[in-house]
Amino acid sequence: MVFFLNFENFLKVTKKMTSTSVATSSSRICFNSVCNDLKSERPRKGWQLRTGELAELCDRCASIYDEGRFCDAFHLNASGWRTCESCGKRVHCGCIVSAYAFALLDAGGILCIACSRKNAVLGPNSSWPPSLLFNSSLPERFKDCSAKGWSQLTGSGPAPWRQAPGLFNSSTSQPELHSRVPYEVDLSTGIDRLNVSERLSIPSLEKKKNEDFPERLMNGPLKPSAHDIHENGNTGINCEEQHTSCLTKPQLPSLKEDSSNPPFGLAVPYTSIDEANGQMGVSGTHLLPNPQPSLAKQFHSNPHNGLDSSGETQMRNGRPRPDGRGRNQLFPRYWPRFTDQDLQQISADSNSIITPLFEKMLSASDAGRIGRLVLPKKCAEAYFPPISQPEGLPLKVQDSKGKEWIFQFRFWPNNNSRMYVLEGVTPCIQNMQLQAGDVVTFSRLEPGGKLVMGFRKASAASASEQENEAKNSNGVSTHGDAELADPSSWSKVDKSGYIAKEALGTKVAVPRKRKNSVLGSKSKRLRIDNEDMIELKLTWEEAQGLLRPPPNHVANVVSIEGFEFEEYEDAPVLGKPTIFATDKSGEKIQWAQCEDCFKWRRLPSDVLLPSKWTCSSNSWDPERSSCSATQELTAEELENLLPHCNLAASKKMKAAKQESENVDALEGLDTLANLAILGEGGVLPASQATTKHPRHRPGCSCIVCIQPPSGKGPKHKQTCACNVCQTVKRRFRTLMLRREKKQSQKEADATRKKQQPSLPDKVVDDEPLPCTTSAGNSSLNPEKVVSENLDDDTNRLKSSSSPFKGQIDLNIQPEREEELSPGSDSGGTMRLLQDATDKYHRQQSILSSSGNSNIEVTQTQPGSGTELGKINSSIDLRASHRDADMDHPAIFPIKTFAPTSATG
DNA sequence: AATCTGCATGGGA
DNA sequence: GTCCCATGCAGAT
Repeated sequence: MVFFLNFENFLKVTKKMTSTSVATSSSRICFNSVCNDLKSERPRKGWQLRTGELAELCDRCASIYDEGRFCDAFHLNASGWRTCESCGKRVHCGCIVSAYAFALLDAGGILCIACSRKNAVLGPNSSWPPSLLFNSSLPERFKDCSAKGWSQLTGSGPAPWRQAPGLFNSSTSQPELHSRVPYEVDLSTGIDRLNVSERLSIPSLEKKKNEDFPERLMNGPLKPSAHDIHENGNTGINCEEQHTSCLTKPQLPSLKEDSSNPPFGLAVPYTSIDEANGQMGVSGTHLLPNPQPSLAKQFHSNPHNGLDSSGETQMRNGRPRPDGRGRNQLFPRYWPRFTDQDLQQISADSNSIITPLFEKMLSASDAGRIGRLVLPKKCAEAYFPPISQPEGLPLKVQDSKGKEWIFQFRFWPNNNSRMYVLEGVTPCIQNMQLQAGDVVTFSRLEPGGKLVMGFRKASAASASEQENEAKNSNGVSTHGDAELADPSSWSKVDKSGYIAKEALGTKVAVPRKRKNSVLGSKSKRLRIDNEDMIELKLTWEEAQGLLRPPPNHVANVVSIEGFEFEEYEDAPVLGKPTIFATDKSGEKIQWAQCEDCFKWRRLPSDVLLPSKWTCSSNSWDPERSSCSATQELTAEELENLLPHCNLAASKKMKAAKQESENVDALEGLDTLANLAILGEGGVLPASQATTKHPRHRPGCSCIVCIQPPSGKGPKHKQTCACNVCQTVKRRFRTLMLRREKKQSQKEADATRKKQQPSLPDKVVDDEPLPCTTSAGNSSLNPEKVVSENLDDDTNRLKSSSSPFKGQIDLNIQPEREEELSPGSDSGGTMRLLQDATDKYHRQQSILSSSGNSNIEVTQTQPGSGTELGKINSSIDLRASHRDADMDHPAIFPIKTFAPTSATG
C-alpha cells in the first residue's frame, strides 16, 4: 500500500529524526538507517529531514542516493514497492526517500515520477502524507518536481515543512501587519504557524483552536501529523498539507478521535493538539487539495483507487473536482473553472503544477473601495490557513504575473458563524483592473504551495462558463442577457474599447449573472431577472441608438435573444441618434434633432453627428443652420418618421441636457448611464453606484429610506404628508375616481374611446413614454408625480407627453412588472383591475382604521381604445423594494411605458 | 468629511 | 429553520 509507510522504516526514520537533527550533524554515523558506516569528514547530503536539515550520508549511501537507487539498495525488502502503471517500473513508495519518486493515481496505482512528468498529469507525489515530504534534498531525478519550489517560492529555506514566513508573514512590505500577526503561516501547509511563544501566550487560543479544528478537520485541511512529535515536540508547527483528495476523508480524524487511531492506516502516529500543555504539540498534516490540475481530468474519473477514501464524497458529487479536499464541500459556484489558459497564465513555469482551488465572482462589495473580499466560508476554511482570531493573519498571494500581494485573511463573527474576508485587496483588484462581475481565482502553485490569485474578466468568465454554448459567428454570445448586462462581455464593444465601461458601468457594474448559471443563483441582488432583461433590452436599444457605425463600415445586425443589435467590424462610434429615411426623390437622408431647439433637420445620410448637435452645426443646410429656422418636417411627418427607440434615446438625451447641472459633462452613453441611475427627483447620485442600491444619506426621503427594512418598524402615519404618502393618497383618489367613473359611465367611456381612435398615445398617468417625440415637454420635473392630476384624460395625455422625468415611479411594483407589462397579460387586465379594487378597499380600511400607511395600491388604467393603454402599475410600500427601487430608478418609467406616437 | 472597521441585517439557498 | 454572504451602517479613526 503506497500510502502506508512501512512502519518499520518509519520508525527508523523517526528514530533517526528524534535523535534529532543532531544525528545529521553531530553523529558520525551515516543517516541511512541500514547503514552504519561512518560519514566522511564532509558528509554528503541526502534527503531533507523534518528539521530542514539534510540527512548526512556516508559517501556510499550518498552516491547511491544521488543515483536514485537508494530504495533499490536499502529498501528492497521493505514493503511498499509498486509498479508504475505506465512503464511498469518498480517504484518504492514506502519511504521518505522515495516520497517524490512516484505519483498516486486517482484511479489507483502509481506512476513513476518520470511517467508522471511525461504525462503532465501529476506532479511529484503530493499525495504523500505531507509529514513525510522531505524533499529538499532529493535525488536529482526528483528534485525538479519537489523541493525546489518550496525554497524558491516560499523563501523559507529548503525545508517545506518548516515555517515559510515568506509566504504569510507580513514581510517588509507591510510592516504594520507585523504587530497584528502572531502567526507565521505557511499557506502551502494551510496552517497558521503561531510563533511558539506567542501561541503559548494566548491561553484561550488553544481552546479556540480546538473550536477551529473540528471544522477544519472536517474540511480536511488539517490533520494532526507526527513529525512534531518526532522532531520538535514543541512547536508542532510543521504542519503539512495533504496534497490529495485521496486522503481527505479518512484522514479527517475528529479531534475527538484519539490520535492513537490513525485513520487510514497510515503509519504515522497522530496526535491532536497538546491540550495539556497548550502547545501545538502536533503539527497537522494539512490536507491540501488535490494538486492535480484540470489537466489531470482523466484521473478524476475514478475516484476509487483504494486510497482515495474521499472517493465517497467524490462519487457522491458525481463530478470531478480539481481539488479533492474542499471542492466537495463547496458550492458549485465556487468550483474553479480554470481553463488551461488560466493555468498557464498563473504558472509560467511549465514545471509548476497549478491546483485550482476555488473562484469567486467579485461582488460590488468585493470590487469596491473598501478593499474587502468576502471569501466563501467553505473555501476559506478549506484552503486558507485556519485562523482562530478574528484578526486573522496576513496571507501572501501571488498574482498571475508573479507579483506578490499580502492580504489580511481574517473573519468576522457572524451569527455564530464566521465571515471570512480578505482585506486589503484593493490594490490587487485595481492592479488587475477587476470590477464587479469579474472572477478571481485562487489556486495553489506546486511545488511550494504558493497561493496564486488569478482572475478572469467577466467576458472571459462568461465565455468559459458558456463553453458549450453556441457562439455566433461574430463571437457574440447568444446569451444576450449577460452579455448585454456587462458590456465588458460584449466582445466587440469590449474589444474596441470605444465604449468605456464607465459609460455603462452604472448600470452594469454589478455582476449580472446568467440565468441557470451556477454562479448566478445565489443572490437575487445580483441576479438578472426578466424585468431587468427588459430594461436592458430597452437600454441597449437606446444604446444602439447612440452607436453609429464607424465611417465606411456597415453594421452587422446580430440577433441576440430576439433583440437585434448592431455590431461593427470596427469600433462603433458614439454619435447622435438620427433617423434615416428616404426622401421623395429616393435619396437617402437622415433626420437629426437639434439639441437646443429640438427641431429636426435634414442631413445627408452619411454624416456622423456628435452626440450633441445643434442647428448651428448644420452646414448641410445653411437655411436651417439656426434654431430660428422652421422645421421642415410637419408634426405628422415626424410622427410617422420617428421610430420608438431612437426617440427614446433622443428624448433621454434631451432630458439629460435639461438636467445639465447634473449631467452636463456627460455625453452619449454616459448620459444614458447616468440617467439610468438618476434618483428620485432626477438627482444624480454623487458617486457612481458601485452597488445596485446606492447608499443613502440620513434624511433621504426616497422610497427606500423612508421605509424600514422589509417594512418593519414604524410606518407612515395617516397624516403623513411626505411625498410618498401624498403620491399614494393621490393615486388612491385617482384610482377611486376612475373606478367610479368607469363603473358609472362605462358606456360613455366606450363612446369616448371610439371618439378618440386616433390617439394611440393616450396613456396612463404620468408615465413617461419612451418613444414619443422629444420635441416639447421633456423637462425633468421632480414634482411631476406630485403635481399631476390624472383625473382626466387630458391631464393624462399631457403628462404622458413627458418623455422622461428622471423620477422613480412610485407606482411601480417590480415583481408585478412582468405580469403587468404591456402585452404580457392583456387578458389579465380585468383581473388586475379587480385586484386593484380589492386592494383599494382593503387599504382604505387600513388607512382609516390604523393610520398605517403601508399602502399597497394598484392603479389600473384599462385600455382607452388601444391596448397601449393597458398600463398597470402598482406600489407596495409595505414591501419596500429597496433594491428594485433604487436599482433601476430611471428605468422603471421605461419599462412600463407603452410605446406611443408623438403627440406633438 | 472621508475613510476604516467591525458588526448587523436580511435575502436567498 | 439554518447557514451563507452581500452589503448596510454606525462608531472609530
